[in-house]
Amino acid sequence: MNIGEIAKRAGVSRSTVSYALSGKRSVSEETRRKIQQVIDELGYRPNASARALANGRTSTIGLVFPPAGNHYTGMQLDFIGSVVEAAAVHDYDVLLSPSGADSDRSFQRLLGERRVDGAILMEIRLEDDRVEHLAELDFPSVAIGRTAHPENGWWVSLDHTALAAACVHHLADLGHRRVAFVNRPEQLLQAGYESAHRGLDGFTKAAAERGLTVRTYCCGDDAASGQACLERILHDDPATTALVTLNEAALGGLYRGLARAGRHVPRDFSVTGVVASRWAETVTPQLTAADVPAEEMGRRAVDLLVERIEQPAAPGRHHLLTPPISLRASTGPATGTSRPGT
Amino acid sequence: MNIGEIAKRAGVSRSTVSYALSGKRSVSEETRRKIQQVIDELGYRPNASARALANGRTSTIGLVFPPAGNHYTGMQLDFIGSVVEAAAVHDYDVLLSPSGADSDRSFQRLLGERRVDGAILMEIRLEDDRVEHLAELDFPSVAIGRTAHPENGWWVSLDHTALAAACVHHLADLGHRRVAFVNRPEQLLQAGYESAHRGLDGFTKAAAERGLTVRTYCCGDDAASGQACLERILHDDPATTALVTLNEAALGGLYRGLARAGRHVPRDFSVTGVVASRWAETVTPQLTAADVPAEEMGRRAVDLLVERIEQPAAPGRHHLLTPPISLRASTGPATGTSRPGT
DNA sequence: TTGAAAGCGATACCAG
DNA sequence: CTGGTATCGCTTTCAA
Repeated sequence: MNIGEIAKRAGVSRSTVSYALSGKRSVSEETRRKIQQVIDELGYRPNASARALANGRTSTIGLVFPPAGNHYTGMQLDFIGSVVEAAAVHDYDVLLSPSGADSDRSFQRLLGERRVDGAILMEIRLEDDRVEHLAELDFPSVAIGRTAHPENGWWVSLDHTALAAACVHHLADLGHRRVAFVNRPEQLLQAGYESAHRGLDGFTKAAAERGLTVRTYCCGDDAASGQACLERILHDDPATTALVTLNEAALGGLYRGLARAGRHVPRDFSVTGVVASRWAETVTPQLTAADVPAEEMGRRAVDLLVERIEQPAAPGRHHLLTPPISLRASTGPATGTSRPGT
Repeated sequence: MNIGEIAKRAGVSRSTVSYALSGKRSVSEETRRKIQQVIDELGYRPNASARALANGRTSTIGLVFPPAGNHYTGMQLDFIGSVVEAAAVHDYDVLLSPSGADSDRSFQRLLGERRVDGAILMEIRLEDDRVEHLAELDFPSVAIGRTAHPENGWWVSLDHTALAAACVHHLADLGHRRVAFVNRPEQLLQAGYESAHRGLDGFTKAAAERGLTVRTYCCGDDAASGQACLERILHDDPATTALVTLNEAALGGLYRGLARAGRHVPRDFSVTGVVASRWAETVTPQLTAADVPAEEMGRRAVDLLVERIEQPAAPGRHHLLTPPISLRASTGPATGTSRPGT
């Protein structure tokens, strides 16, 4: 059922059918109606491959994120969902590519074979060969997250430095003096994940500013690791009264560890961090946290990408977001320690 | 950088380059080397659209799931991840389509425009127009879940009837007599979601068999709804001592409601259900549940689909899975009631 | 307002 | 073992 068939039955040429569909040339009301009628009868839809070949656009964007291996986090889920829906609004489909590095097969296919008009990259590293490669090629792409040198790139990112710092200040204001930091897994930190690095930086600097005693930890992306991590924290310094975490997947485990250790949240121990709101609200007590606005970020990334695809050569644009801390129920004044004068 | 360019530089015809790449015709070692050299130099990769147009295959499969609207559950996340990775093994890319019904734009595009070679459908309804439509068209597809008449279809599904029944028997064996059932949201039940219906059936029948007193509830896919639902349960029948749930996203809220009501799990109240293991392990106490083997299901769905794409006209195949209940820490003997003799 | 025909970049058949 | 060429289905320029 191709365009030729439609043309034949409608008694017009193929080009007329094409134009009737695209509206790029005026078509008399009568023939347009005739064509539409035939199309409806036969349920015709233009073949996407042929169209892509002819006009060089696939109407598809790639969503690139590292293979699960460990497991996806809830935040990633939220991003995927919001990107897909935002793309649908622009009539773009989304092709998933499980690629953590420029060299991944799937990533190479995406670009080399021109399967997509543009790409959104997740889980950005400070030095990210995917981002660099795409920039060199001038291939339309938007990063969720930013590299070490994001100056004139296209991205939407959370200000993890500021967010982690805000968490520290929140705890310091409550009188906490000995605070732990629970980061993403060691392996991701070493790979250079930007959120892990900037978060750690922000935490460390803010803690120094406030004169806090801190310890920092890496923690696997699952509940068991969270629990183990918490045991280590209390073992290393039983006087710890609070923690900040970027590790959403470990949250349940951290809570469990606290419960096991007989520390009541928030009475004896405060917990805060950077987490998507729906997950923050799943735990009890609900987590006081900087809520990751995943839906907004996904939408903005798509909007930027579409803009860039449609007018290449535009200068880089980006959004740096710093959501406020949502006060819920997991933090409270420090107890059992001398409270510095306020 | 197309195949013609490669042919020219290698001093051969385009067809030879094509055959050298596909191996569908023998090519002398010498010319093959020459061609490969040129390809490497220029970093050539065949254009996917052109290839798809010429040979009628896109090397892409569609993954169809309802738009988030509500929110995705962890289980859905796990499916998406496993499908993408399994597809990558077969060198297929995955196109996401947020479509709950046959009439959705994205779904129509997928099929009508021939964007994919096959599709995997999630969140199946007992009467599912997407499944029916695809079956009529003989379009290669595999459902994760099964309709009311799954006889000779292609699918992989959990036996929710048996799973819910197993949960009931587990609780009955522990002496529970008054048990609640927490289902997916009302709106999904009404839409005919098969897991919600079969789960409810299995629960109801098994409970009748064991002579239990039950109440069944629908519950939104989020923590707040879970908490509200639990309050309703205890309000409707304060003597309830256990619940079975299919609603992963509400789990945290159910636990919170229990804690608020002063019911200790598992001492005063038992909780069980059907949940992906990573989420079952996130809550405290860890949930005794029939673990949804999302990774396996995604992989199997992809394997079936690839098989079906590669040899159409094969008879339907399917896998009905009944994972065992993993004993963790959320269920215990009923107390405060007379224990029927064992 | 419409038609004819030349691409787009591969594949694969038909010859040699 | 290799080359020429029709073909896939659509878009778009050129002419009328």
